[in-house]
Amino acid sequence: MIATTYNPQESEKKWYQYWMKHRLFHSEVDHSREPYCIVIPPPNVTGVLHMGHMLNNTIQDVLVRRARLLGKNACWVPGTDHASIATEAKVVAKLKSEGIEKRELTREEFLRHAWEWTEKHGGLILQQLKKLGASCDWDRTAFTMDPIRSESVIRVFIDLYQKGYIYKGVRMVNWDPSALTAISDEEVIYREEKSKLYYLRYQITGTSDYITIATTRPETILGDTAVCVNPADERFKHLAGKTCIVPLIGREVPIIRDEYVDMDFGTGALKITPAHDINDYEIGYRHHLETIDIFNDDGTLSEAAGLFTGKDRFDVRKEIIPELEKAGNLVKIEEYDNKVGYSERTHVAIEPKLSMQWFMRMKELAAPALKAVLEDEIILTPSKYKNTYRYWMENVKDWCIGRQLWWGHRIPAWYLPESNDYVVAETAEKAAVLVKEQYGKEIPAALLRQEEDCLDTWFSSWLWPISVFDGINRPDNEEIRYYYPTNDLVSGPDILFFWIARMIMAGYEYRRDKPFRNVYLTGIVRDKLRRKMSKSLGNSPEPLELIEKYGADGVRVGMLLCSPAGGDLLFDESLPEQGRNFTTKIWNAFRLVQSWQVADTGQPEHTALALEWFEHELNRITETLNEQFDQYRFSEALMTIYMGFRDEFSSWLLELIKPGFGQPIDRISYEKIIGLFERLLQLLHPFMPFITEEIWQNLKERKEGESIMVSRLEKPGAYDPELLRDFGYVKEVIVGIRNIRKQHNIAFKEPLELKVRENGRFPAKFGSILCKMGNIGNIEIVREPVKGAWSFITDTVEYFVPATGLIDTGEVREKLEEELKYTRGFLKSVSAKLGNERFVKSAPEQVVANEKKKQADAEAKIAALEARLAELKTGI
RNA sequence: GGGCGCUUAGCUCAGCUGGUUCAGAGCAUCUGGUUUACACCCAGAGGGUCGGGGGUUCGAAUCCCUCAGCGCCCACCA
Repeated sequence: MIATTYNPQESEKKWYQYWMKHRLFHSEVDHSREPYCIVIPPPNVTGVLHMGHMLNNTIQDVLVRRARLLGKNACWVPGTDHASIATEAKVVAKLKSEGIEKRELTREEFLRHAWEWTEKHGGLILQQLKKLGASCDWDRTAFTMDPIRSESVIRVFIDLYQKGYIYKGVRMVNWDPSALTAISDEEVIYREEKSKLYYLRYQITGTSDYITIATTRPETILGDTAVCVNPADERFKHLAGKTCIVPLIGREVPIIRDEYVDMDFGTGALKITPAHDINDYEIGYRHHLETIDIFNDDGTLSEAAGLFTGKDRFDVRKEIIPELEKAGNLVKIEEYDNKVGYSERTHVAIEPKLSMQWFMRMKELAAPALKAVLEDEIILTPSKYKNTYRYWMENVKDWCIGRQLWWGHRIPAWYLPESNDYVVAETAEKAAVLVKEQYGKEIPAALLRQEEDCLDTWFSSWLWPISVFDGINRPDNEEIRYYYPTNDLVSGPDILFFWIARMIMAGYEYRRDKPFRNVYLTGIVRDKLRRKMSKSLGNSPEPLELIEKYGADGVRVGMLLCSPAGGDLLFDESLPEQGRNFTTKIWNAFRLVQSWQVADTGQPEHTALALEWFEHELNRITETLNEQFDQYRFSEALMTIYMGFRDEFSSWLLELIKPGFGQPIDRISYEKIIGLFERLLQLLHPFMPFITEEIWQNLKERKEGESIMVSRLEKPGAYDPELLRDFGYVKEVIVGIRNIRKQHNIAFKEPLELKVRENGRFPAKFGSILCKMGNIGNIEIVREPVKGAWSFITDTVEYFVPATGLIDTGEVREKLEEELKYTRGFLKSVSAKLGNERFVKSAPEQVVANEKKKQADAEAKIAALEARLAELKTGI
């Protein structure tokens, strides 16, 4: 006996194993079939699944499974990212908890710990994806730091260096004082904050005069090397060429003039700290100012600060104020909102810092990548991102690719002993050869020092669509030629610049072609209050617990039900619950069909008709679904099949053909219904892989190794709109009958007589359907109104049910009058339109013809209604 | 400060290049219901002056302007 409710846990385990056993996710080059490929946005190797991943990967799986059903050679490549800074931070923290400081370790020792950590926690997220039903080709699992990907990264670095794109230079960079590394501009997140604006006065040298400046960072005065005013500012004309004294440390600094200074802000005077602010740095550069770096790498004050050495920058900010006040330099403090940059990874405030870093020139690489998107060679969905992308690409800045980290790809640059001269090469040996060529020096490989810095994580992920097929190291291999360019990329918009834009650049640089045709950018998963889901807020459900509770199919449906194209997804548990309910619904439909006895009896008329109707209906549904998929409207596509299954298939078709009590169903209908059910399951499968497989396997005899996953989804046939419309009309009549039953408390069990006052609009063809669904014993066509009957009108056709109780003509009349009023209004507006010469003249012919038809219809309807009302008045 | 987008039923959203009285769907709500698949269900119902104002047009949820509110991205104003 089949269980009353579907058991997702058991089914999911069973079928996932089955798919794996028969290698149904696996794809190989096969020129007889069209490839369909998605590369996964590689999650952090030590990460755990969160709701964002759930959404993202559900969408990818839907796409891949659909492509598979359409007969394409579908390949979804999974993998993980080493996540340089994030993983290193985790390892450092873990070591710290064991009493080990990173700086006590050698690079090799630290990397051993990091690999250990990676092997222990790594790939867990991929296991979690399996629970979701992800049909990745696991044989292809890649890692950004495995040998192939590492080799690719080094090769690309060297290549770009040789092409002149990569250079080393001293620049103001974003320094993360917690991770102790530079980070790229994209990794800085600015947040609006309530802070304070401190007004400080600097004594003019040799006078008792002062110049007052305003700053949000009073601790940086220790690094001041000038005060700057606008040259046009009359207020400071008299100070030209003078110097002033930096409070507390007593340094004498010049008062300089630069157009940069905004006369209207603060006091119009700006203190200049070239080492700790990008603008100050530029001003300092123009005016040849001294640069005093008052911070250590970890954000504490350095020897150079002169005061507070060793104390944290934020402590100093607090402590310096009383000092300044005591010294008489504090003028006032104002409340002030400003933006502070934070490290995306470690969440500490970024310190602008001058340092020697590796950069990559982006302008040339960006050009073809920009063009591809502007010319729709690559389509971004939603398209609003096209603008964002364009703006970023047109203003792209050089990429700081070096990181002062150990966990990552070590930059293959080799320094000559005791020198800043270097060469770039894969190995020390090759480097030694280059050293000889370039510097004319014979230096043993062992004496060359490799660069300590490693590369930004994104420097490996930007190659992902190529490197997963080893297309960097072996550009001519069959796989890259077959699978590249990939088809769809599904990702969050937060990494549009980090990753997507750069992949496009790498694609054109290394394959002369786009990495993917379509980019679908998902929304962000939020809670009902629109707050981003996060651990710290505690508002994020545990994905695996959701799967446990509602089943993977239920959760997948829940994720997609409310994710409008690219919009944010407001998640709450009622969604997977709705998904779970839907699985139960499907399950029960299966149970019903399964319970039928089959016999070689004749096919009842209404059954044949119903099946014919549904076939057309299903074709219509399929067509709609295809259109929605083409536009990446997953929510709507799911809704289409959801309603198709629940309303049309379950509530109408199954109810219609359901054999009576203890009766068998005829074989022809049964087989037909099984076929239709199968088609529905195929359409549902991308969304709900497990339950559809479970039922598909049990619907018919299947051979070992067969699967709905690789069954062929046939192209839908045409449908007859007239047939669908007529059937829709019949449904309305049935609703009318149901209403009569409800109003008069007549149980469905009691058969009714129906009389139709035919006026040429009644689709008599469907009489048997009416009888079945309305439990109508007999339909009689009449010409005159029926006395002593309840009645209703559906599109001018009047229906009568002989009354078994009181007839409330008042109510009937009320309804008729209401309809009459509405129709008259309708006619009025239509006639007004047609009476308007300008309308008739300027509207398209089609529209006018349409209006005329509406007018005629309305007139006919009004006549019918009026006639009927007149009859009622005379008591008929 | 610049750019982009949004505002339609209690909630989340569809409504494409103006044209059925066009105002829609799902969820939620309400009312019925032990019909032999399903209460994780079935059958019905109510609910919106399409953010405000102005304009273009024969005709505007749809196009234009403006105001208000919200969101996102970018930007070095201390």
